[in-house]
Amino acid sequence: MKRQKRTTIYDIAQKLNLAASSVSRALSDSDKINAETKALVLKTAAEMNYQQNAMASNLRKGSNPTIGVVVPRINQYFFSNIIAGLEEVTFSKGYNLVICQSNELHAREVEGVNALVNQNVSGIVISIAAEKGSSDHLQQVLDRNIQLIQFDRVVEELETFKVVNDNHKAAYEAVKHLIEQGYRRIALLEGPQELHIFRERKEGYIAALQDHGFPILEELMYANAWTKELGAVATAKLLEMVHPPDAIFASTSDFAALGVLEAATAKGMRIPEELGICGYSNEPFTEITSPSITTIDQFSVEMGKTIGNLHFQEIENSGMVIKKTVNIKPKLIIRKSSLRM
Amino acid sequence: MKRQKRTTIYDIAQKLNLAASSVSRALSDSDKINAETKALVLKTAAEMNYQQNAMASNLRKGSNPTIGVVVPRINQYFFSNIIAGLEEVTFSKGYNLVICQSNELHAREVEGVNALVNQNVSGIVISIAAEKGSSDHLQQVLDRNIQLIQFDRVVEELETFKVVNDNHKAAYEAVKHLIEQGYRRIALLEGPQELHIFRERKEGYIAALQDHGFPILEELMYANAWTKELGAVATAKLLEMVHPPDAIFASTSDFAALGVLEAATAKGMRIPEELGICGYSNEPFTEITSPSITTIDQFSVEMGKTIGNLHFQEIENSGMVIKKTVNIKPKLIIRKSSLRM
DNA sequence: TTCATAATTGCAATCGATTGCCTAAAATAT
DNA sequence: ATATTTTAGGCAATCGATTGCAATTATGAA
Repeated sequence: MKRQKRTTIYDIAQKLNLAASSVSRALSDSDKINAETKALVLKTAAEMNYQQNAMASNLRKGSNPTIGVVVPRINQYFFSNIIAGLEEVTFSKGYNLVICQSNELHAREVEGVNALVNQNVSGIVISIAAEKGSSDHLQQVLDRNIQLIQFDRVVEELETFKVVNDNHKAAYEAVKHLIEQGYRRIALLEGPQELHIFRERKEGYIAALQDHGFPILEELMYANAWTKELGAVATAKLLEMVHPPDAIFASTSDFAALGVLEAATAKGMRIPEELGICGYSNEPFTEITSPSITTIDQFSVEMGKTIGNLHFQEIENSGMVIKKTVNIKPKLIIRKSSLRM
Repeated sequence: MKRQKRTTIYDIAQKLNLAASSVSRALSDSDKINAETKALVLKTAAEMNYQQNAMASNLRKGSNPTIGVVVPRINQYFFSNIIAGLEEVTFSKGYNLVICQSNELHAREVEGVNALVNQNVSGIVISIAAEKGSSDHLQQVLDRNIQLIQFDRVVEELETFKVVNDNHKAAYEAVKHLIEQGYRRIALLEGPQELHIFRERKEGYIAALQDHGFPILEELMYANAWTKELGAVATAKLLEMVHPPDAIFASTSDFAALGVLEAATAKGMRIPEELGICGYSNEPFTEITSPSITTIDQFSVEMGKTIGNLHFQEIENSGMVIKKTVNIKPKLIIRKSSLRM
């Protein structure tokens, strides 16, 4: 089974007794070519089943209409939605998407970024791995003048576009809501503080408590409860306290909130009467637990689209746009797990 | 802000007073080069911050270490898991993944496939859109001798690798299980019969009923209940019958099963006592509904890995492997929604 | 009819890496 | 010391499309 040769512009040129350059012009719809010739070339190309060799074209043009994406995990709801939204935009512009997952490992992130640089992609979109390391690989992207857009988890020092959620505000709103529902001892499940998103959420939590005249209690802040299992463990511990919390804000994820829900239910607690719960991310399942879980929607698909639009704006204005941080306002989705009034 | 030039092998060659070919040989670890020279080149390349231009290399070599993926929706649990599994394999082989989503539209599928062909990818992995059309675009992939692997939703006539779930068996097992649990009137929510996966599931359902001496009743088969909403509507209709079903197998998806669950619960029915429910896909949420939903796990991540391995096997054996269909055995996950004994 | 101008088309270099072929030098054998 | 084989490295063509410049033809104005 031998690979049959692809039709090239030379094949077409030969057949029509033209120069390859004319064929190229016809195919790229240049105005330096006669309309009839153009039509003829187009017709012949179709007949000969011509498909452009993108690699040759990109090499010559020195550009590659492709955007590279590096995310911790492709199959996480939030990230796959970002990608879906981004793809929507890139597709409409005739761009391709190349995807890498870092699996939260810094080394893999570096490898992925380098592979993208090798391909001379027109832009790289990244949400950094939880395992942090040097940012040299990203600095190199900038040095090469490849458009870099960070989202969600970003390296703040790097001067790039950043598309993030207003984590502080979201957390603030969530806690405010819990307070308004009459909860008085609100615990926080916090994520790894190396990631600024978790720091911001914690700050929002603290700010909301302060603004409403509540004390900030270390004992109510539980570190690193990221998964469902850890959420359950945290809940068990918290509920054993002498003065247990009457609400838990799982700022890490909805999975943690689910762990809270399960652990508390297992202990026979009534939700939301005895314990209020709020998660983060608006995972699809939060709607269908019983009770349904109050959470924060991050508009992930829209975020993906925003990222795409930023990229093309930047290209079209050849880098004259001011690198700014786009703060997407998340929305508190109030459901039964925190609604007792 | 001008794009600074990348270092090329010519720059390195010049600096070291070598020929570009020698630099190339050194970088590609050829054995036609002296060990010392090789080391020197490598060192200099690193110093000069050299990154290979993948487009030039691919053009010359006539190959592109990239696999293209076309799926209906990137952000569907099943597909994002397939991609995650596939990425695992391709990454380890130094291959890239280019991703397109068809949004279930045939036209977009065609566009995506063509874009991949243009890029001369080494393989295309596809699950076809629900909106069916001609398979010319896929035939063309084969004509160009690009490796094509279909999965889940496949065009059966095309002779390619196919990685599918044994839908027949899965449906059979599910219905058998329902029968063993004492359900006597088992309804089926079926998907669009143009897609063979849904035909197979229906056949499995029928076979199981027949094998256990149950009648096949048209009235218990409800067409096109694919989403949660349609699942709810179907349930409402089915439960209004004079002889309503005592179990519903939502062969379309877990979302439909969820619709069933919600509609039945709203009607005050007790599950699983009065109505048994079984879904399809093992979406994460099925575990946490109340009651949890019996469903079928498709081992999506493993499927992705299988696809990747098939691709590389094929390449390594230069197409001498027999194009076969790999049937992944799905697993029935029995949960509370169907367990009444 | 003639010259200027515009419209087409061709020529050839180019993008950066790879590779077959060739030569010079070094290593080994006779 | 001479012949033979290895080894290392250079030369130049090549992958396929694009593009600046030159050449040719067509068009129009004078």
